[in-house]
Amino acid sequence: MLKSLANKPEKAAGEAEAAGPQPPTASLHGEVLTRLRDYIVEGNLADGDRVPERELCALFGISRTPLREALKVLASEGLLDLLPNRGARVRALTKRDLTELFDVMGGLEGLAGRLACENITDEQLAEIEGLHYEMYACYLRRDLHGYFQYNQKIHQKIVAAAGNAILASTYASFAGRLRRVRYSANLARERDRWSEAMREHEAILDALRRKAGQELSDIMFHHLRNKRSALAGGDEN
Amino acid sequence: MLKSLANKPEKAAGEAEAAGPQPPTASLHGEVLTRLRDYIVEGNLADGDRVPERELCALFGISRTPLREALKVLASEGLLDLLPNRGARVRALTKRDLTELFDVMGGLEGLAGRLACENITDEQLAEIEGLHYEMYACYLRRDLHGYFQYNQKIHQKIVAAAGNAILASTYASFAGRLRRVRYSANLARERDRWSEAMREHEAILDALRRKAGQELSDIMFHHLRNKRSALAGGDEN
DNA sequence: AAGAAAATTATTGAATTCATTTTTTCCGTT
DNA sequence: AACGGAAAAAATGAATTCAATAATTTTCTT
Repeated sequence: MLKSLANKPEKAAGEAEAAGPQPPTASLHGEVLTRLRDYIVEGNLADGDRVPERELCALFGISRTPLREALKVLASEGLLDLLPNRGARVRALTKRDLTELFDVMGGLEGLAGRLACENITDEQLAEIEGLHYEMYACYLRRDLHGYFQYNQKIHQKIVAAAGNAILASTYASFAGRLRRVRYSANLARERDRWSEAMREHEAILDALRRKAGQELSDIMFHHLRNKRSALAGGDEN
Repeated sequence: MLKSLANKPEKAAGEAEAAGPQPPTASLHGEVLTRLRDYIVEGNLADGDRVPERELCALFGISRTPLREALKVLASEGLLDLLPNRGARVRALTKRDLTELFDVMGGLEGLAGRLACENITDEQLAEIEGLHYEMYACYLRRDLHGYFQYNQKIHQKIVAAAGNAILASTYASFAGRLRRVRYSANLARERDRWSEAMREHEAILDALRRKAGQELSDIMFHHLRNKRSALAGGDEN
């Protein structure tokens, strides 16, 4: 295991980079955190796996101190469990977690829709319309993968159009947590309500055009709630 | 500065507690984090103050390593800024931060109201009714402080009644961030719309009784939005 | 040979150490 | 006296070290 993501495989400290004039910033500040989060979100570790400190230190070319700082942060984000004296483990989302997460995402996206109606520019709206039609094209040709891509982009753009940075970062954090599960078989169940979801997206675009914030807020929540329901029939956890 | 919160002023390591059979857990795990967060949230440091690592280490009786881990977590929560090579500072909420936070709180409380209508028990509803009338009594006798207390409790109880742990912890995190500002002069402006707020709370309780989730969601958002507007007239930041 | 106990090894949590960077102090110049 | 810059002091960031705890292996007993 441990996919090769390393840039400096070993002996990071003590030897200067022979390479050219790198920007003097590039500090490991959020760097380690981001790399480790990506590493976990991208699914390099399985649910429940213990996080191998020493291996990751070697992989990232750092000592345990900054790595453990990142572990604490990721635990506070809900990505890891911290077991006293027995290290960090990748937190497996229970069915309940999933349910709760989808509702919270629904609340956040509902808020995003409402605020987007207040703040969206014509350009942003046009961009979302474009994505919507691309997505519709995917739907027509039964391209589920493409559909998901555009779908996600549309949701992201609506959040962006809300113009609320705190909302955006909160949304991104939860989306990351869901991403570990997003591409699993569970999500393929969305296919069963594909046409329904497509109709919901028509309603979303319509409400957004009319700047009907309250209505859009409601549609967004129910859109997520329906997605949640499609999953709730699942069997695991 | 540095209020005396210490339990073990010094030499924490290396000497066993003479006291009785403490649970073998009690590890400093979330302990340092919680203590530091409380310390900051309670306003022991002013906006923009640098966080005095060494002093807090002495105060908490720990070394820099666990303290810095906590600093990273609190920075990721938005309570601190981490400046490369020049330490952590208490993040001052800009007016924009405040605006955004209130909207996000509005979204979360709207969600909480909606879910509460789905999940609230009769006991929980009765408890909220009780708090509501206590709050109303404070309003009648112009007890602003008491009013705030009950107000906060009601909002917390609605969030709790939603029965979504992830929502609850997210809400708590943002509430903590607002708490630093909550008791400031800014909030006294609420007095100007006291009767309006009181009416809104009547509507909240009414919708909750009728389990009108969609309606309550909307009321909650606007309730927060109105509170936000009462602040928006402010002058600083 | 199976299971229990002991010893060994590895891992974890936290203190300490060390190089680097920033901040402050001190001193000389104008 | 004000300014600029060198030297000293303090802080930060990260590696290393160390005690504790947990996991593993080995040895002993039956």
